[in-house]
Amino acid sequence: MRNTTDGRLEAWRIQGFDPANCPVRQVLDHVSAKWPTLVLMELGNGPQRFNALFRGLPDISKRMLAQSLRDLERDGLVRREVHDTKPPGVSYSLTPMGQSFLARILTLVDWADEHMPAILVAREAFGAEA
Amino acid sequence: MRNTTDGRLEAWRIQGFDPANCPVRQVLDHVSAKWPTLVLMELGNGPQRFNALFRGLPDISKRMLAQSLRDLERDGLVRREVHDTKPPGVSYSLTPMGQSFLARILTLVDWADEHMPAILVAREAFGAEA
DNA sequence: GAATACTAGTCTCATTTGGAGACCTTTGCG
DNA sequence: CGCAAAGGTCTCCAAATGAGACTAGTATTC
Repeated sequence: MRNTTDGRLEAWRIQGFDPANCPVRQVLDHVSAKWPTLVLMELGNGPQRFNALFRGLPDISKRMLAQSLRDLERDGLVRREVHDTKPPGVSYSLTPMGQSFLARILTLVDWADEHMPAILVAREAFGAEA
Repeated sequence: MRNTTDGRLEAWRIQGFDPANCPVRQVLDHVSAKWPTLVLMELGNGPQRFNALFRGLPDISKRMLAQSLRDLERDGLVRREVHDTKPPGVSYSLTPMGQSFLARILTLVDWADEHMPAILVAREAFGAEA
């Protein structure tokens, strides 16, 4: 029985591969950093300005919002535009690549949604035996 | 033009919804915790014992490995079996739900793999303008 | 028979990361 | 004049993490 990963980690390792420097991990860090994911989802609602995003994400700190946005911009998932209107405004939007990435994330969200009941059951069971 | 999220965050918010306590976020935290993802991938290679996993993940600490495994077990993604063989061994394996979750994660990995070149270009560009 | 090492973890301590909120500069409005 | 809002940055403290020492029981080695 062939497994789901096809020994991917191992394959990488064989190719002489530094896990601490793995580019794929770096990309996945956008997912594994908690906020970037939610920022992308917010931006999925359309372009928004900094403070709008800030208000939209109820429990993020400005610091992390700024950092997440810069990281995402750096990797070409988000575009930052400065409009020099009267109070200079900055708007953020998804690039096509960002949209594509967001789509994948949403499949994960869907999975979580679907399986939530089963997970709650598992937690009950786990708590019970403790 | 309908966007990709369909205002999901907003919809949740409307339903009277505490983001800090969101069950879906809790599930996604398995992804957004960096190690659980890699642990799942390793387990994708088949059931393994604690120390095997530890050796397989080059840069994890025992502490985080133990914690990740417990979290995943708690949510029913991983099964822990104690064999009371001579040196009592513990083996970890994916549950069906774990496999299903891993499959989604792998689509993310594939995405990262595919888009890596574009991302590197974006980084160059970003670095250049700074 | 004693020493070594493997098993699966836990515990402690130092470093890193993140959250909360003050603060900055410029422009607009009352 | 004085406050508000724009987009952030900076500082300080709490929380999460990494490295690695340490545990107990058994098997193997010498």
